[in-house]
Amino acid sequence: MTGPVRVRFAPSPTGYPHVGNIRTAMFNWLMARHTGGKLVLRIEDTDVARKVEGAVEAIMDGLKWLGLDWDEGPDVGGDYGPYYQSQRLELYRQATERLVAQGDAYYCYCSPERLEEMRAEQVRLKQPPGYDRHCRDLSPQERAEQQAKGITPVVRFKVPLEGQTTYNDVIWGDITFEHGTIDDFVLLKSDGYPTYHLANVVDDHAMKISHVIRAEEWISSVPRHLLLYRALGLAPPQFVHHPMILGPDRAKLSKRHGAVSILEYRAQGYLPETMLNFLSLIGWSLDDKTEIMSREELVDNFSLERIGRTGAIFNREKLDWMNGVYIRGLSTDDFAQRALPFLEKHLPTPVKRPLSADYVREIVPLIQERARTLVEVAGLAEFFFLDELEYDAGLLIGKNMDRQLAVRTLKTAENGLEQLASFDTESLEDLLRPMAVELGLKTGQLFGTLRVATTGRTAAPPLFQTMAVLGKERCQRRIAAALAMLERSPR
RNA sequence: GGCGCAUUCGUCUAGGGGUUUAGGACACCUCCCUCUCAAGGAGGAGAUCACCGGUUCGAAUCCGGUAUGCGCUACCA
Repeated sequence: MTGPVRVRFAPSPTGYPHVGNIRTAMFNWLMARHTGGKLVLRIEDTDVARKVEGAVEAIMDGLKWLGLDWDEGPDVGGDYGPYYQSQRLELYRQATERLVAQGDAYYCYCSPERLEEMRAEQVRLKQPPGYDRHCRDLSPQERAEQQAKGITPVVRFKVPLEGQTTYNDVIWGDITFEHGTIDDFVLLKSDGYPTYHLANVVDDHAMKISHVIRAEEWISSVPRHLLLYRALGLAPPQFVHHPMILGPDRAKLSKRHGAVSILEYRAQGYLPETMLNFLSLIGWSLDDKTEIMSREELVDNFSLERIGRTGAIFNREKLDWMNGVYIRGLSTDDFAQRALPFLEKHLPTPVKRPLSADYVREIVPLIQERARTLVEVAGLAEFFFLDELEYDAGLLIGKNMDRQLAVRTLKTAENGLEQLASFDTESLEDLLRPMAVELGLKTGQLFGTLRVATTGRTAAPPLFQTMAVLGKERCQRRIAAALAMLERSPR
């Protein structure tokens, strides 16, 4: 059992909130809540060029949607702010100066062009690419000469040429890297901003982070960070790397695999409780059978030890299934309320807005157990709202029936319905079941024809309930329309 | 190319030396329920535990190698 942790989610505001990143946030959040610790949100906006307007808001939006709250961050403040790295430049500058003064870092005047050529050459010679340490041992004069040219240098870390660094990953165990395979990476860019490596180390320490929980793709930067911690005389946090989310081709999940933003899933009608549950099961499991877990159960049972080591493909079909489970678990009111905006948005344009909340509440129980996403609700419920139904008249003629029989069936129903005093489910059943016998039809034949006439489709919610919601007048109108269609259609 | 890591049903996973004829879930198939669809219930099919060798009385489980895959290899994070 781990004591209260201080963990952080440190996204870079360069785009939409990717489900992979949100899952990382979720693991951090779970860990914070499980141990009674703190989650800090830190914005790693050190890449001026790639910064995207509105990205921070989108990320927060995604987090809030899933109910992943943070204890410290740009909007809520905290004792270790500011929480935008762009506002902490002085800290990085100081650390850099110290490293240079100690001889652990140096100014590098190499132009981007030179670096590019060098890399191309290395690739051509099939050598491991990496900085060739051209500026590592410049004399004071040489430095002065470069400086005189007006070149703004970057600062690089002086990686030891020999030795190795081993660390113990909570999930992967001991991992060892030879220093010889690590090049002199950049600490401070020429624009005065730090690189991810420097900023990460400085901030994780300054913010007293106890566990760094992030995706597997960062494993190879751990030795660099460890070297930095050591040079700065700081104690490193625990490192926890979780496996990544993969696309169907087993490559890192990306845009070309389809929806990757958590906000897209919201727009597609997935419930936040589904997403939280589903994401938690990618790379983590409670036991051999538990799958549906509430936020509380997740918090109570979460543990780093049960995070796996293999990347997992994002399985949309299973997501759909799980969302269906959650949708069916909602109260009618809750479901109606959640479905309403999706109906407003996705119902065909001829349908008048705003929708009647009362009518929607009547409809919704009939589709709740048939919908797997909130978007699907619109398609499933469409016929409840349309004035004109469009379908192939042939569908009115059921199995072992002919046109004439279909006409007779509809006319009989028309008359029967006319006589009906109260148009509720029970009355409809009492009228229609005997009617099938009377017509010499199987119930399926009668109901099928009526279903097509009243809904325009062969698959719909149960007939009597559907008709009751539709109402007498609308049903009659539709049956009359069906009759007209049959008459009109070519024999 | 270098470094690091991984490999159990199509997919997500449980299992970490004998309790396993390898368990569960999604998807798939059959049947039941039934006015259609959905939901639900009962079954079924699906994994030589990547491969090869070793350790052991015994290996999916431990060790080594091979293969394959993935990640990293920027003045991006």
